[in-house]
Amino acid sequence: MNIVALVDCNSFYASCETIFKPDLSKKPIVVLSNNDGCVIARSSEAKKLGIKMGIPFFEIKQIVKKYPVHVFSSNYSLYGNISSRVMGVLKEHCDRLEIYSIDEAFLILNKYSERSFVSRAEGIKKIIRKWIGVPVSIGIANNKTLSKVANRLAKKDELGSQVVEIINQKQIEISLKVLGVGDIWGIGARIEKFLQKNSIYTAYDLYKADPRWVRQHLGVVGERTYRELHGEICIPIVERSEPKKQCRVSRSFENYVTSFQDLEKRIISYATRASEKIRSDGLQAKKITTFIRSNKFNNNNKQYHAAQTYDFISPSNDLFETIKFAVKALKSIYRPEIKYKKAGVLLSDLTPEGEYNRDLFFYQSEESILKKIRVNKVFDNLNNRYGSGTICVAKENYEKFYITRRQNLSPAYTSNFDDLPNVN
DNA sequence: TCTGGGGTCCTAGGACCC
DNA sequence: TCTGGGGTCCTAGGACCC
Repeated sequence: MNIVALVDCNSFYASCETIFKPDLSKKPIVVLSNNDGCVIARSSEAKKLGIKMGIPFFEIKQIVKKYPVHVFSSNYSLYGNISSRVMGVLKEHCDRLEIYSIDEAFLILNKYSERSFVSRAEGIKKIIRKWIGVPVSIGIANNKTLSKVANRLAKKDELGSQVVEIINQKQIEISLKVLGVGDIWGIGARIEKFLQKNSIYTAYDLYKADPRWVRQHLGVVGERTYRELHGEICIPIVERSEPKKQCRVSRSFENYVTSFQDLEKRIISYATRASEKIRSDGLQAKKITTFIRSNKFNNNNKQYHAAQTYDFISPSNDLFETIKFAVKALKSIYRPEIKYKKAGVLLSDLTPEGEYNRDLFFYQSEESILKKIRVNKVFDNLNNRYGSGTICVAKENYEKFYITRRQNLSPAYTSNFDDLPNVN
């Protein structure tokens, strides 16, 4: 039997912000999404002030004014950097590791050890705290879903060790009784509502439900969750992540956009970023989609949401071809009377670079293909070396359209020499 | 006045084939 | 007047996750 430990960093983004500003620890901190729109991370002190996850920032401005809440724009290069340090430590302390998200990983622990799982987990926790400065919670169980349950309880144990093990049936049942059904991994808001309508409120209620009823109403996905609650292993640990299948770059705008030219600049910008991303992953796309939409929160304006997908002639990650198709798609869905609030470019059906059939009717000489590849390389090298946006397509205007509002950005402590913290 | 971004998987239904 | 049965593949939309 497997033992799965789920390690989850507490309030990850907020914790990252305090590493280089230790005077902020134990203070209420929030981190905002792009455009400084929503709250996407809160320190536990901020949670206690009643600041909810995902809430629009403007709705908590009063609280921020009243209490000394420290506000940060999201600093993804910092968080990514801290994350890889954490994962590096975890890798040294388990048999197998699945990096599940920027702040979470599933560990398979070797069963044969003199120390208990709990004491090993406590050791891991201490090291991460000391070496990197991030607090973590650890849940230990027989499968992923139950390790998520254990982790949930560990998170609540703020004054204790924040390591929780649920292995035997009694521990499992007690744990499920104190969690709401919506707290279960895989049960989202929609299904939670449906279950509550059917008198299933706690995780334990679902655990006790009729398996046929679960299969019938929640489908195979729900059935897997149900079985995992009962200790079966249905969701495997995936060590080496599969290559990505799609890559999306999209942004909400700070103001309404109506003109085609303005929209086009943004689409070129997103297409550029998306093609850069798949080139750096060694992938190419078969399809490209451009989408645009009005403000879904404002019903006073006319609602409009449209997308257009094209197939590349042959799979591509070429900058100029990507831009060409993205703009072509934009032209086909653009309507001048709409106030747009968000747009994006999606590259999908990704395959490893170089894997394709030549198109019978679209002949390109070897020479011209190689030339395109060289141009893309130069483009990427310049931007990698001197910073994103150093070179861009003339129509794009990088500064203005890719960067969104980030008024409270912390320094790039770990990725820019000029921002290195000083020690006095 | 102000509401993120980027992924995955599953299913139902349509198009098409023999 | 009466019009089959059984597949596959693709896509859009819905649900979920962090």
